[in-house]
Amino acid sequence: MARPRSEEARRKALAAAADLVIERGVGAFSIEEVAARSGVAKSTIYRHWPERAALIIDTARATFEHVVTPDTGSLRGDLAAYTAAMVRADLSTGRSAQLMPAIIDAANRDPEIATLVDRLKDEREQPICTMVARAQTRGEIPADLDIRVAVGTLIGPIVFRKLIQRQLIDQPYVDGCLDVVVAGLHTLAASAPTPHRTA
Amino acid sequence: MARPRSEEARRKALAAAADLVIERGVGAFSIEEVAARSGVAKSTIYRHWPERAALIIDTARATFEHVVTPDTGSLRGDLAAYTAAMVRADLSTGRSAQLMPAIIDAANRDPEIATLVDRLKDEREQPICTMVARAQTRGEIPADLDIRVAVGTLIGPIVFRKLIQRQLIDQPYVDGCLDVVVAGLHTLAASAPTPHRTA
Amino acid sequence: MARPRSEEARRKALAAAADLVIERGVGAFSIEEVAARSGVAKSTIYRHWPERAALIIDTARATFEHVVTPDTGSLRGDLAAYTAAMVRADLSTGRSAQLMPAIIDAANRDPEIATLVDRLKDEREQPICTMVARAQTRGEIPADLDIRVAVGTLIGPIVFRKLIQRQLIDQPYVDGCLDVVVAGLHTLAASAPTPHRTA
Amino acid sequence: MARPRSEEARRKALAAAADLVIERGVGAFSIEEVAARSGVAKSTIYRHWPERAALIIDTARATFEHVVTPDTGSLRGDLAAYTAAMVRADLSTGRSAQLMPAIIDAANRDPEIATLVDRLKDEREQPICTMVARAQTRGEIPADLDIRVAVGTLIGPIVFRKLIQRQLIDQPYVDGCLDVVVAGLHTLAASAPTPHRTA
DNA sequence: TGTTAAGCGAGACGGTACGTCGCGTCTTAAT
DNA sequence: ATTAAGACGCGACGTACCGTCTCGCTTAACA
Repeated sequence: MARPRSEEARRKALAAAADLVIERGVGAFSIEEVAARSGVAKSTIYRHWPERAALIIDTARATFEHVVTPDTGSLRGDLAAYTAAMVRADLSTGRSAQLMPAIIDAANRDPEIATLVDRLKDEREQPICTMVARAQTRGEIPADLDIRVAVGTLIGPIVFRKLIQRQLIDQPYVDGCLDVVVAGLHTLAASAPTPHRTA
Repeated sequence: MARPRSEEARRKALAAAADLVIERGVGAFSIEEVAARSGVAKSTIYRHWPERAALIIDTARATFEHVVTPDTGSLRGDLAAYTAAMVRADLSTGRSAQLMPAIIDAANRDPEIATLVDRLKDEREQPICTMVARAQTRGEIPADLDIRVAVGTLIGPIVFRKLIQRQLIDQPYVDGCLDVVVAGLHTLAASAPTPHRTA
Repeated sequence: MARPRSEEARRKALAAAADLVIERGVGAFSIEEVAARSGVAKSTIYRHWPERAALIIDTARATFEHVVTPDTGSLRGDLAAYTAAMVRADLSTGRSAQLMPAIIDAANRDPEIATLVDRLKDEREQPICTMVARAQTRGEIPADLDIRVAVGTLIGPIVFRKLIQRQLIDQPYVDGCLDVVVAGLHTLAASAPTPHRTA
Repeated sequence: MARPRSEEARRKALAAAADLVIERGVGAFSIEEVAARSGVAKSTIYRHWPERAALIIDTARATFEHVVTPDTGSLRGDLAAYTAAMVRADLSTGRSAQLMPAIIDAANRDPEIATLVDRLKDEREQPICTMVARAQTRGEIPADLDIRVAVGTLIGPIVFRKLIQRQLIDQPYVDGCLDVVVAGLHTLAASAPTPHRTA
């Protein structure tokens, strides 16, 4: 019955928030500044996002919007395509690399934010699960492989380097990690044959 | 001619800072609260640490104090001992898992802090480098292996799970990751023999 | 085609406003709260009263609705009846005593409100003027008495005690003040005979 | 042991507060504006005064600083001098006339402020009490006169005209009121002789 | 073995941002 | 056309910490 929330206000605030993060870092991120830049009143921002952290999260979410799930026929090929896209679209921009620590920090002390962060995490990891499942169907990797291990060994090294070590991610690094992990998975698959292969 | 800085003040402030993080999380961490709890005056804290982030870093540093560099004769054994100690002493307590994002966030916008964080990082990764070097000497893994890849694939999955995914680290997960990575490294070493082995 | 302004909305809003003032004081008075309590939409309230202060005034006006103009044959008698009614119906409830300062404060900075307040004031003082005029006709008090002085000395002490001193008004106080002022007026009438008396 | 509160900050804030009230009225009075004008930080203002109203009160208090207690030998003379000073120093400036309603409004809803206001009131009324006592000693007015009645009839008409009616106070009005009230008091003293006079 | 400069606790200071509240205006759907 | 509902821009509220700066007091190294 009342006026609907202004989509324009939301859009303008998010855009200003993203700009602000890029220009001056998460540390300089403040609702007041977002309000000043966007022309959206502070109270309106608080109507849309209950607190600072929620706006940061929504700002970050856009980063993961275009995650792909390639299907090249081989795990190595899928991963190469996936990581290439990830590096290109996401980590290499430096945006999520700056946003994520702040977000995780916020999640560590606010369960509600933690929920949102978990959702964000699932969105990002879903492609890996799909690729791993396909590889398992093809018998490339052990059918009983713990999916957590798959995700951890495949994404872990890359995310670790970017977010924790705060280093650039170059192609040799990514290739080297994939070489190691894919070789390991293949070796395990051969030595502990899956039902599919033993058939 | 002047009185030396009170080591007791430093100790009390650090202890109160650690307690505060454990009890109420990084979010509740503030110089004012540390001063109130420790009985050390705010001005004294600022005399010892130039700013908030520096105290957080020093609080975190204690966490990595007891990192070990085991020497069991095999890469797998070394890693098992190392990760066990890491899990036990550090990540499993939840302390560094909360501190690190805050620290990294600070480092992302303050180069001086970044320097401190890099030092922290090196301290933690040094054992891995040592273990990898020994394994290379033994011919267990490729001699030309990029050390960054070694560190990334070995620590990455664990740190990723703890800090980014904010999940508990259990032994099956650690074992699974080590299985994959060590198998990969061994396979690569076999298929692309090192100079040492081919000799 | 148009619906007339809802008299019910007006009534409900006024009632809620009065309740709110009585229960929680003028300080807690807000349009938002009146809207919430009355079920009348905020926009509707603004259609009936152009601003906060106007609603406060209307809320106060009800207080003076039943002011009487007694005619007992003597000034002392008239005043006794008048003040008794005033004390009973108005000041003793504590309502106007709380509303008036807020209203006057509003009037001090908004001329439009000042106009409304002046009207309110005139309504209240009219009976005094009537009673004084009758007393002058009877020769009880000086014919050339400044009406402002009459009003001031007669109402002033009572209003002063209630609004400025924020004290209860008891009968001895009222009687004492009337004794002094009426005695003074009679004395002046005797010593400086009015045209009426000298005739 | 700590640094003492800055008297300069207090002084500058009070001065800015007074200026603000005079220029734009109590309605436009805000801590933020006082901070901006005075150059004293908002947080410092809140260190000195717990809330808006407290600063308003202190701003008003200055108004009554120079209240006199004349001793001319007659009640009429004392009152003339006293009211002249009051009119000159206080009400005529328009400052307290604007401040008082706001203060009283604040007192109506905050007991702590009410206490401060009561103190303010006592300070202002003390001279009246002294003058009345002297007049009683001289036998000018009834020895058993209720002091509340004395204060009410003497100040009430003036304060009423200024604060409630929001009118200018001119000399004829003051004189007229004093004529009435002093005449009344003398008459009562004559008709109900004090012990002193009967001696 | 005083002296004295620094360390210390306490906390005031100028700031910035927080998240809340109320204002008065406005848009929307329903009646 | 009026209403209920509530979003909007605006601006002040009072709070929490930041990092800096006096204050007196205490204390260890030097003279």
